[in-house]
Amino acid sequence: MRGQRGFNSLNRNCCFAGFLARPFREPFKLKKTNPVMSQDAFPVETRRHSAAHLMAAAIKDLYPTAKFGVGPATETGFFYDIALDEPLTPEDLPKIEKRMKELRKKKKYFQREEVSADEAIEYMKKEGQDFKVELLELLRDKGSTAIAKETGDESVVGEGETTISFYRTGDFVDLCRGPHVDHSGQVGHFKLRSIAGAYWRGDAKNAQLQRIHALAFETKEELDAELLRLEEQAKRDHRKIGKELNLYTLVEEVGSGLPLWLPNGNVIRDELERLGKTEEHKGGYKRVTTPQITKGDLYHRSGHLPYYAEDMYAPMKIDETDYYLKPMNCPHHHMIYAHDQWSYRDLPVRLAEYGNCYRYEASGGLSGLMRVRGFCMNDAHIYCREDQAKDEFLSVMHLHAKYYRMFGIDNFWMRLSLPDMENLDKYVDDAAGWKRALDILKEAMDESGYPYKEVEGEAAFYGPKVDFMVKSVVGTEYAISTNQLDFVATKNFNLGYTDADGEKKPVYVIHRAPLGTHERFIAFLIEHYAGKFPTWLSPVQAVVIPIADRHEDYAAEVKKKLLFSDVDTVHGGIRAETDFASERMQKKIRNAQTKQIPYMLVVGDAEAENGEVAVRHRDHGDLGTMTIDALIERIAKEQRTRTDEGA
RNA sequence: GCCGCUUUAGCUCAGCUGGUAGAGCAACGCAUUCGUAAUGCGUAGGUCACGUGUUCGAGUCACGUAAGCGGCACCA
Repeated sequence: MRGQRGFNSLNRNCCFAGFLARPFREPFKLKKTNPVMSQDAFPVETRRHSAAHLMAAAIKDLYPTAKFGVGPATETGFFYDIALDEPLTPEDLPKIEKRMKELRKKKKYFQREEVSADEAIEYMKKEGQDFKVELLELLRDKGSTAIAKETGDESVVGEGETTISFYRTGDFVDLCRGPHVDHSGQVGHFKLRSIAGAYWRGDAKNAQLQRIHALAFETKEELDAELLRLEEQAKRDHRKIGKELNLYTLVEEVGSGLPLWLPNGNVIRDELERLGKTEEHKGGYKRVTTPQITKGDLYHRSGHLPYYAEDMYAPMKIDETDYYLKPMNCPHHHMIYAHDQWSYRDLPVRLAEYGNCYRYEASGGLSGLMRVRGFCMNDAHIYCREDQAKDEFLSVMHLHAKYYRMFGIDNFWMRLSLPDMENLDKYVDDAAGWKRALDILKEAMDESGYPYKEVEGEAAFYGPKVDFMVKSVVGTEYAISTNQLDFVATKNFNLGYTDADGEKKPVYVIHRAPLGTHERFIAFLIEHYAGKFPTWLSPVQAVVIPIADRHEDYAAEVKKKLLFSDVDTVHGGIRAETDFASERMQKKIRNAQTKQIPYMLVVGDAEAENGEVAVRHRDHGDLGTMTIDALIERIAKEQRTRTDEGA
């Protein structure tokens, strides 16, 4: 047991000769056999992962009782999950970072050693590294893939390896597949950014560790650029801009996740809603309206209470009957479909509604308008024959394409969400139904030519779906639009039609919400446009700025002409205001710029005399003077085409 | 929901180790009447998120609640 002592005194010059199959090589030897490679020889992921080890080493140094979880590289850096006796606070980060930099300077070697699983376990047990022991046992009993899947850390060990590789950096020894840089001087530049809770092995039933997130890049320039980028991104945050532009507010008195839409924000809702309604009219949809609360029986029948109850609010009792706030509009639309008899000639039947829904979201998951508890969905349900399902789904995809082109959204990906076939308890159990629905969806997607990625375990309980995934400026991914193929509703609600042969046949139901919910979609648009909405979506499209008090009457006249203009906004005229504050023109221009108002109409003596306006555009500056009619025509075109004009 | 942090005027934020609050912007008033991103002067505005406690004394300390933030879990 002579190695035991070596392991127990893991200080600087100790090696593991006695315990490990072969001793770690001494640093000076490494230096000789491993001449220092040029830094660009390491991929940045290697540096990041090595930096994670370096952070662990620094923490081990500062907090000798620390227990370590996993610490993989991320897209822009790395993190490490750690359990400490006392929780770290943000003030501890600089201290850790400082220690890391000291270690980096010392060029600590990354020493690799291979041992058997049992030896590794014994070592980690002696070290009190409970989490590592658990990982090693999992690795020994279930293999490497299980670890990668469970922890999200693929760096632990390679595929199908039987021996465990260990890496030592300073006082920190970790099981790790590698590869690593040669020494700590090569990890590159890093910045510790945040500290947060994370469940061990990603399971809420387990203990929480502290996760330290860090940025890491090869050069300081890249690190600084990323910090700058993050700073710029933060400026687009819809929560910040939403406040600055008075679009919405969340108040404690109303409740978490229940936004109040202010007049400015409501304009955007109104315009979007009209876009949806117009396109749906052209697409052969009929509009319907359904109530906000509904008897529990309907949700039993739809499958919501069996499969979706934890997302629903507690029922309220009315005349001895349970009523629920509606989490989805589909059961109601199904009832509307069921209200009539349908011939094969009538299909598809398309029912559309901007429907308000309420869903329970865990308090910690709420975020501005992105994740809320009450929202309004651009919903519709298409009832069609099986032979129509593919084409109907395709035309829904084309509607998406139209919207996304219109908004200039191209940074999204499509997720074909499948059920977890091995674990169907979250889904309606009908393997054949799932397969047919999936085949139809895939066929439609393949024919559309739009690329998509299949992801297991994300399907709705009643069918597979295609979600449009976008990232918020803070990097969180959200499904912003969703389209689902439902093969269950037809059974639960006995939804059918009479076919040419006189037989009653079942329908397929397509659930679709290409504009998602107002809340999430507008949150995304705010960030997408950084608050600079195109004219057709701008809460205020033009502000009239009188140069002196004597121009106020003319300014009021201009505003009235704009309000009464024949411009096809949802409000039936240009959204115009006047600025009669006791301020200089310059200040009023500044205020209008800050509010991202597209048109500033400066009026003074000359304009009043000629019946003109001096036009300044938010993005293009001074456009010179033009007649009021010419300006109206310009805005009318922008409104009609939903596209801004150039300079 | 969980871990950690935060909450002071409409907004953004100061306020050291306890001695009953301050700035800038915004608002309002007065003066100014101005030609494309901030005119000057003045006035008003705060149960220091809420509650309980410790203390002679709490914005400051402790506990609880609420809301927000960073993550994790959840995510139709």
